[in-house]
Amino acid sequence: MLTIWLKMKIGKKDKTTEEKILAAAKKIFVQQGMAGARMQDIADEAGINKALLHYYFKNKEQLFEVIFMEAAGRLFPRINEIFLSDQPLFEKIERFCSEYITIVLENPYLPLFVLNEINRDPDYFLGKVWKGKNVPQPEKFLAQIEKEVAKGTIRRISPLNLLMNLISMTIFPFVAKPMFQKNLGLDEWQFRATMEQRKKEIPKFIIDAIKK
Amino acid sequence: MLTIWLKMKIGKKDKTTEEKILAAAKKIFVQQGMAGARMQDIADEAGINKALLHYYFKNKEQLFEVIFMEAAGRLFPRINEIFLSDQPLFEKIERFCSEYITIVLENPYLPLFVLNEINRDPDYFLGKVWKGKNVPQPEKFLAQIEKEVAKGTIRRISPLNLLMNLISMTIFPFVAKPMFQKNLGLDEWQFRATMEQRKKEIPKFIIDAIKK
DNA sequence: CAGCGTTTTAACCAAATGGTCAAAAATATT
DNA sequence: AATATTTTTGACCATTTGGTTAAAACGCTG
Repeated sequence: MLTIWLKMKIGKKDKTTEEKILAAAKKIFVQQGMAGARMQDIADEAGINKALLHYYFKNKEQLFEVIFMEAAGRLFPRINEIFLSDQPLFEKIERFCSEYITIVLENPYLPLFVLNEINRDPDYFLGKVWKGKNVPQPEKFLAQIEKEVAKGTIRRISPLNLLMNLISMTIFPFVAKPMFQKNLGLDEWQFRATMEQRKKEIPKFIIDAIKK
Repeated sequence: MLTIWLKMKIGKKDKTTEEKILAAAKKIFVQQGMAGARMQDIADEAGINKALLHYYFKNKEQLFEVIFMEAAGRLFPRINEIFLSDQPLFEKIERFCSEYITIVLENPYLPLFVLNEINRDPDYFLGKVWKGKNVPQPEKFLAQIEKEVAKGTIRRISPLNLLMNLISMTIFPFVAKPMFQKNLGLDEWQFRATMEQRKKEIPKFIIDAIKK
């Protein structure tokens, strides 16, 4: 018995019930949002009974919170990294674009999902995300930009605007993915390819804009 | 009686019931989304009975569609304009940023609302938006960029990427408004001021990036 | 003011939905 | 093999929710 269990675990042949639930919940919640998601649909997607769902997770809210935090936990710390790290400005920008796009390409619908739920109750959700330490500290990054401006290495630009530009260009195409795809006629593969390009194009664009 | 009615109409002292419903529905739908909105809440917000709501609008879906189309109708045609107009590239970019931000500042939550519902069923909603003519034709704009590149007036850049950058920087701050506000510590007034700035800053940024 | 169409309401209804429970099935322990 | 423990299920419940209905209130016209 032990051997079989180990074999499964190692080979990852089968998901445990809890894993099945989490995968199903993620799919349904991300697609439908908290309000639109139905516990029955999650149960169906996981191939189990609705009662079993409540056996593993007390209620919809608790299940949702697990999914939301997992999603938010992938997106927010990365943004904070660019605030905190010690690299030179241009390197930071390059690293952020490249790493962020890589992550989100694996789950293109996470940003819209997270932003949407945050919009419903900003204080509650952002409170959860940044609970305890780990609060965002943009000061360092903004100061770094000002310093470069003062040094004369880059053009005069409002640090806040530069930060917004960086984040906007990186994330928005995912938020508007269906719109861009439909209106610009991009299939799945072309969209991916475009975003791969942008890992380099965005930093180039920004640096061209601010470098003296 | 006639005089009084005219007075109300002219002075817009009182909203008609239908107007009250539409205003209430917009507020609730934009805040909660189609799935999260409750007909009872809309009725309450409008200060009327739920039955009266159904007297004016057959069902939730129909009411939602009116609100959605009104919202989408404000956002999408503007994007299409930059594709179709005949101005020089830089002017187009400046006009787009300025006009778009002006419009959205009046309804900061519309973009997230629209993008979110589109995400739920892209073909259905985008079909509605671009029904009949009025289909988006980015070709002209993209061709214009390529032409400028060929002429040598701007740097070599993928037209698609430039278009995405323009739209992203203009719209995303609204989509992520609560996040930016909370994480960057901007109050309502500061956010507005920042977006006002960006009407000029974004075009400047783009032109600096691509001008030779 | 009587009569007629329109607007508004309170009371209901049926379906959907989140959640529970006791029993069965599977698994682990002795 | 017998027993205890955990996992899974079908049936059920209470509440919420979109939607209906019949009657009342309103406003106008002859």
